[in-house]
Amino acid sequence: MSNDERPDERPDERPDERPEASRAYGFELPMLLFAGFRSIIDELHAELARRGHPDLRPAHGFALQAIGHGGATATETGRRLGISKQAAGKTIERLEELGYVHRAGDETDRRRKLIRLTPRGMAALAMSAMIFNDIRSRWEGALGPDQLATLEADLRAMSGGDAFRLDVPGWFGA
Amino acid sequence: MSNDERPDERPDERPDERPEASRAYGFELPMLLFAGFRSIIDELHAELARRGHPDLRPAHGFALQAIGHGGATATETGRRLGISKQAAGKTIERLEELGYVHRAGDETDRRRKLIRLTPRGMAALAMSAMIFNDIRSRWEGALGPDQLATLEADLRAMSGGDAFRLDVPGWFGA
DNA sequence: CTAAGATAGACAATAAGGTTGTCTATATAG
DNA sequence: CTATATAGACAACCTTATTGTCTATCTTAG
Repeated sequence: MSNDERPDERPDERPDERPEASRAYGFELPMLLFAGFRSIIDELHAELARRGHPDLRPAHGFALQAIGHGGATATETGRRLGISKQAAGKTIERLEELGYVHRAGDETDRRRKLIRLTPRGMAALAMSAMIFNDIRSRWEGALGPDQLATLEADLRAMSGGDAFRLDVPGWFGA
Repeated sequence: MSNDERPDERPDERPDERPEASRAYGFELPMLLFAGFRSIIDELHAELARRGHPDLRPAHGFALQAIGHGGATATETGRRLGISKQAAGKTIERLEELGYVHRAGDETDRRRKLIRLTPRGMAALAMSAMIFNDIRSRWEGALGPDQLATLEADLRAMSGGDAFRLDVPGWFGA
């Protein structure tokens, strides 16, 4: 075999080996929030892969959102994502290779290069929106519409109306 | 000045520049979950920094949790974190430099090197648990005990009892 | 007991995604 | 017209992952 150990799909979580502090009470809340977030994003990308977008990674999704249907320059994209323009440039380069965006010069300001979504990019964004709605419907079915609305309202209250920040890439690496 | 542009504390979010798709309905749910998670982890680390642990990063916190009070080898730690043993080894090296863990040979199996928390490491873990409890209390005060319990129960239901997975590092990079 | 296989960890090369610093071209304000 | 600000290219570097390879040590089967 090539390597002697590759990380498993699921980490080792036998009860004996689970670290004790995991059972602390306050620690559960952030982990539950992250587990919910992750399960939704994982499901989104599994579904996107199934429907013709296997190369699209979560980071790419955020970048596409940041570019938006109106397009944006690398600098603007970086600002929206909370990363440097250079880092944004690299992500955009990758998205261009994958066929999700293309770059065109701006006639009115010849310094700028406007990034625009290709039809494939727009399709991926539209597909993502549909999948997100489907996932939310599943949650609605499981919890009930009122309960889910309450959950969202509670989270909205605790995050100070800041939920739409796209500066997720780089947050963990900060 | 050194560089012409460094990412701002807060990304640019003027209404005009906010991408349209951000307003899609289903997209809000994962963003709310992430916003909650992030706000808690950010607050934890701000507080840890204030109380003598300014070098401890979120990734380190997960690694300390994975090592636990019982200690672990690099391979076990990697398994728990869902990363390769080599990657775990590097994180452990960093934690050793920072004084949170130390390594000792295992007499009964001379291949193994057991990683153990130093007193400083245990203190950081205990302090984290207290801070998490404080943060949860604040949520409890804002939402009410029943409402928060319901929120947690809902998230527990939606994440299939898997909230205590520590394999958060590397998730976004996957 | 010994040979075969599995496991722990060290080391090296590579990749992705960030960072800062520097440079040029172009706009814009005084 | 000149000074200053901005957009983007390029380079060097850091962190945190990856895979592959190697050695030392345990474990198990014959």
